[in-house]
Amino acid sequence: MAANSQFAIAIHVLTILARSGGERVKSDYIAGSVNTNPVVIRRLLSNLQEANLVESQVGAAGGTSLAKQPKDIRLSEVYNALSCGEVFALHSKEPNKDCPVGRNMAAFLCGLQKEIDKSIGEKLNQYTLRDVLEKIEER
Amino acid sequence: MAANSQFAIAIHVLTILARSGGERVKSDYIAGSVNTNPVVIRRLLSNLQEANLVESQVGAAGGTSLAKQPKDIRLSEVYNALSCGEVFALHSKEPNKDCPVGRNMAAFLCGLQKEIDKSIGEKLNQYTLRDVLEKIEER
DNA sequence: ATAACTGTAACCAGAATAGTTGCAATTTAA
DNA sequence: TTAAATTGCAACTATTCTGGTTACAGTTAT
Repeated sequence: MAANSQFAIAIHVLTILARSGGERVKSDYIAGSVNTNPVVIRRLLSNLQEANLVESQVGAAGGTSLAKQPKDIRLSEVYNALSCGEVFALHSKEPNKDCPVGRNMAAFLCGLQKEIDKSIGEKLNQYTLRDVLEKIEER
Repeated sequence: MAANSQFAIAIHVLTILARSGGERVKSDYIAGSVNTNPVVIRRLLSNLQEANLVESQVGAAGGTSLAKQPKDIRLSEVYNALSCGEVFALHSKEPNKDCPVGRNMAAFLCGLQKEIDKSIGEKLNQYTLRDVLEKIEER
């Protein structure tokens, strides 16, 4: 694997929940549409739950439903609820501190990373789950 | 490892080249500052060369130097020269085509991915290697 | 000629992510 | 009150990615 598909799956899952008409949906069913294992879905759902985007109920007749209206779920919230990695990684080994360039590189890159992350957040903040639903329907 | 640090290392490498005063720099020296193996550096340099950002010369007294002035090297060029991954990955397995959501998900996500990539490109386009040099010096 | 480099291919090692299995805890319903 | 259906979670496996390393061919300066 490698390459984080959490966000992609999360959008997929939330879209399914949004279309259930408020009915609780089982992880098994979701896994069928996403084409993965139910446990993978439940793991993800557990993150979305912490972020108060969905609500689950255990036991027979259990399942998960949205905790808010699609129009009130911003994609930036989804992104932040998950541990999606940064756009680029910093050096894996620390640069050489004896070199003036190496010494100051990390600080600069870290700042740049934050700026980019902010751009992404702003972009994702422009869309809600309702927008996703509309785009999916119109095909 | 995992998590692509190519971009971070590239900026580091280019900064070193920019400070060499036009002199060719050896991969061995660069590797010393970045704190990695010379081959890793040469691999990266090879990508930057394809993008016409640097020029290398083989043989004794060989090495690499910038192909343009720092003010003419935009960080977006650097980013594009490398195969940095996308911000988020699409599903690793294809979604279930029998489900209306699964069927349309990939197209939507792909579009969103492109939009985000564009934001990143625009952000990185605002900076040149000269800006990096200035930020590094002022510490 | 020889030594110093780059360019590259091939392989190894470590880490991250998704996929799986198994089971405890909870809830519904017969 | 027992059985069946579900979530929650821990632990393990499999796959894949990326960087590190080795080895060596080709090139150039001295």
